[in-house]
Amino acid sequence: MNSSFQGADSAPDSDGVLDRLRALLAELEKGDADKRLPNERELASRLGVTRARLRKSLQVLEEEGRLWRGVGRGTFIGPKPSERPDAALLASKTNPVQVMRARMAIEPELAGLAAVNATDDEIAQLKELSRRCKFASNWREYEVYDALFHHEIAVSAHNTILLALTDLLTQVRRSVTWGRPRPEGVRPPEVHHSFVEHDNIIDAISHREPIKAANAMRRHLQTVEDRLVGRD
Amino acid sequence: MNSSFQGADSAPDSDGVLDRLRALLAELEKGDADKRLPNERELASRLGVTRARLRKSLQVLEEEGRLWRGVGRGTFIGPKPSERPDAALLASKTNPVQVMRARMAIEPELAGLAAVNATDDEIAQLKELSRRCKFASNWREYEVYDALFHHEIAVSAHNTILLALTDLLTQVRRSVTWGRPRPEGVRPPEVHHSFVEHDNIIDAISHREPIKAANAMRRHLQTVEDRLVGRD
DNA sequence: AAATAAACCAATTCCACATTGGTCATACAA
DNA sequence: TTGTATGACCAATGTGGAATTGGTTTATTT
Repeated sequence: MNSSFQGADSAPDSDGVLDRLRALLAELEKGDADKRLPNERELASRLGVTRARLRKSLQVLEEEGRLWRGVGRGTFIGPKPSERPDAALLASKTNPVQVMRARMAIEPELAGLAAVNATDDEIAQLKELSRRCKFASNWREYEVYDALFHHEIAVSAHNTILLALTDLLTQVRRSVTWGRPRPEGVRPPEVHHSFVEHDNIIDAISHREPIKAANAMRRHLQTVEDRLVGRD
Repeated sequence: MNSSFQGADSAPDSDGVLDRLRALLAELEKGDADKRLPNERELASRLGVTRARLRKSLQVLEEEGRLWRGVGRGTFIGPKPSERPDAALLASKTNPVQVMRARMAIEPELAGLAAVNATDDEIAQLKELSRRCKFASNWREYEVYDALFHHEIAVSAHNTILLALTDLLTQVRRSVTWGRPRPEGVRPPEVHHSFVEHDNIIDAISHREPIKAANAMRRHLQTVEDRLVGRD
């Protein structure tokens, strides 16, 4: 806990810089002020040491997770906040199977929650979106309404976090074209497996049966995945 | 589908603006060029109509989801991309129960995947983190390593998407202080429920038993939730 | 050699200004 | 009066250059 303890290979804290920094951190952590430290040049001169010395101590504290530094940003107290997820970037690091795993984990839960929390208006909206899927005049339009359908279920679940997660997922899917492209100008068939599956989900939700809703969603995602992998 | 269809309350497309815009959209959608339209002032003068007229047609197309507009940004083809999630903002719109629901949906799945995909190095890392949880000298340190433990499980699952989702979740939890603050300078007890639960998870993973791992994670999260709600 | 000082680099912020969709008020025409 | 055109104004966003900042290298000094 005390800087008098020295790692086997690290230099001794001859000037007490580490200690003084720890004191400064403890000071700033108490106050609810901003968690930003002065920049290295000023801090070094203020402590009367060279920048190189200061940086050694800062590195120690950073490895301890008590502060983090960023080029062009500054030095801040606390662990480094992870960056906000970027759909396009995520899509480039992933594959359809992983995304389906994620959907399989989240969306059945959402369907179950929707069966409990959905308002009548939301259920009506779900039916309307399902209808528009059926009457879509081309695949592009179908996919728009299908995405809206799944989004509306997430809304109906009334769980902000899960809603944000599914939106991120659809954004990832939208930022790349996985699977074979659907022919332009061709209508979805009269009987598409998704139609009856969507209706099953809606039925379970409108009858307030969470387990059934979750299972219906699971089956729907399963057939989607089968089609994606090429088993249709 | 044609603009000759007129909503009951909407104005007629006397100048054919809507039709000409639809044609322009169809044109731009084919080419792989940028999906940006000229700004309203220029587009209006180019079509020889007033800006107000143009905006009426643009509103129709926006409601159809064929384009979206943003102040200071411009007008673009396609549905409006949802914004990147911001942890702090999300935290202000949620509550601990919703977050636990989300963790309950994701983390058991992750534990199961980790049981299949984790490397030996990752399992060793998990054991190390669990050890550090036990020997933490205060609650703050414990929570750091606990977060790292759950993060490492997500890494071991080798699913980029689910990893991103859980990181977002922990970021949300970190950006607010839910529950009662832990007393400063107090060690976690010798026997904390998390210790044995962490070990159960690690055992299942290292023995490559996905179902057991998922269930162990479920039980762990359940006790965490119980403590959060105040049932410990 | 080792420590110090200074210069340099690249990522980021900051600030002033232009751009852009959204809104409102006035003038004008039917 | 009613509706439309015109223009001004607003707030959010983009843009580009200068300043800031952590990271790295080089030269100098001890």
